[in-house]
Amino acid sequence: MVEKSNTDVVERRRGSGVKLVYDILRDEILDLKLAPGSSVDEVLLAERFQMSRTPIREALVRLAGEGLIETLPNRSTLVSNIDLLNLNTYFDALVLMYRVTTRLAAQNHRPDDLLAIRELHSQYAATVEARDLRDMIAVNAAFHSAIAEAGRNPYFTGLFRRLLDEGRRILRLYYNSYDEQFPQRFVDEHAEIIAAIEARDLDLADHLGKVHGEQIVEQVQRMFVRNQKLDIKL
Amino acid sequence: MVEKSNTDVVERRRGSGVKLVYDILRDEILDLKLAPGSSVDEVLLAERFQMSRTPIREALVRLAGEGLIETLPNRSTLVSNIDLLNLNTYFDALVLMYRVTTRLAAQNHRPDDLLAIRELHSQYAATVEARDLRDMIAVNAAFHSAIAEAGRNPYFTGLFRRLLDEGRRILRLYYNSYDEQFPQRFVDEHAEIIAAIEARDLDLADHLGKVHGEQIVEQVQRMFVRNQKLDIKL
DNA sequence: AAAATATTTCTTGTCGACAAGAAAAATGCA
DNA sequence: TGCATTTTTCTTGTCGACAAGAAATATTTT
Repeated sequence: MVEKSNTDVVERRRGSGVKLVYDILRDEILDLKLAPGSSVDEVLLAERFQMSRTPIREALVRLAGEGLIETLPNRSTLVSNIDLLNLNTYFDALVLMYRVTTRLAAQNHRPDDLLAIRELHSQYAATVEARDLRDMIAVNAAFHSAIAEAGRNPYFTGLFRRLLDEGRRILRLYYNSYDEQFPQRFVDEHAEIIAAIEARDLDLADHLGKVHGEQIVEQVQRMFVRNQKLDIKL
Repeated sequence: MVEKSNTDVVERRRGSGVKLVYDILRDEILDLKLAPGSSVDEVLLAERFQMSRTPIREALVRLAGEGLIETLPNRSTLVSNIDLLNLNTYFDALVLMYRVTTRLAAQNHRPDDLLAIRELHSQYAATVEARDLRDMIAVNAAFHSAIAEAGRNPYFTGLFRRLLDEGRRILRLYYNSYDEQFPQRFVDEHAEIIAAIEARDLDLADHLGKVHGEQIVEQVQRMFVRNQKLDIKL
């Protein structure tokens, strides 16, 4: 499982425990530190985080609400599996949300938003430079999440966040083979998107969002097929 | 508050309590039986449902996850307010989801789906006939939810469900004055939508979904303005 | 030895009690 | 009386313990 110091926190403020556990488990799930299908034991977590099962349970209920874990009644709770059979529905939703959020960002962004977006853009470039895959994926999600935020539609932002989260798992799953050309291309596309948003060119932003999304989809599909072939060989 | 027999259930199967409380509270919130902003007391609920606070709390955490209630740390939990200032973002999302789900239903539906949709369609017609406002709103949401289901994209279905839920509250809020022409028109539009889905005419389904959505939006906006004026007079 | 049955184990679900934090009420002080 | 301070009250947050359900193991029976 996960080898960690067994005392993540010692002294805590009332009410903060749930958020702590929720945040850590969520990250571990999305980074595949907790494998899909692996079991999540309340008692073990209670020991690890030095608290009773009650706040642990609350964190798990929230994670279940977002579909990151699944509860088998009276038996066990598992990290949700990645649904590879229905990737196409995932891609449909992802591309549409790329379009919509980028378009709305071009329409509704304010000066501060661009600052935050640019900051994450350069962070992303840095992770590409450092060839740090895990951070690259996480920061990329944060970058697009910031764009969605600038679009100021909480309904779209909420769905998009979930999709980006799931994307973190999918990308980690298939990104064993580090592809040289892929990340740098994305840095450039990100720059174009920022420019379109700043220029308040709705249609261009929409279009670039679409292209960017389809780019990623195609990339993942290629990796998917490649891995499929490897699986068959085994 | 709500006057109800204080013993909703007596003998229960382990694990079923949370779902029971969740379902009942959710319905009461969406039907405005629980007013936005009103407080939700864990102890009172525990007494009402004859169980300890633990399962009550779990139900509340889930409701909070869907934004139906809000928790003020260490103080109280309230039924979420309806955000009338940002109705336009709500409408944006709603119309887009009307389009997308109807289009996908035309593309992906199976025979059984049409059965379910038709059943809800006639149920809706019946509620219009009976002039039962509360049921009309709830069944209308169920009808469109079934269409989304037939589209087989859980990401879109999930968001659309939330939007339809929120719509139940908004409609109940403004639908004091029962408007004759409105519901019958919707029955007809529903029939057209079903036909487009069955014919697998994606573009027509998309278009009808859009028109239908905009129809509702316009209606609500009219009611909104009317009520605004009334408010000013008071 | 195989199948049916009983027992144990393991994990979740529920409970009642207590602690902490914040607001409301009461008290003291000018 | 008006304001600051203390006390009380009220609700949520956390805990440890126990019960229930299901799977795994052991036992019995044929």
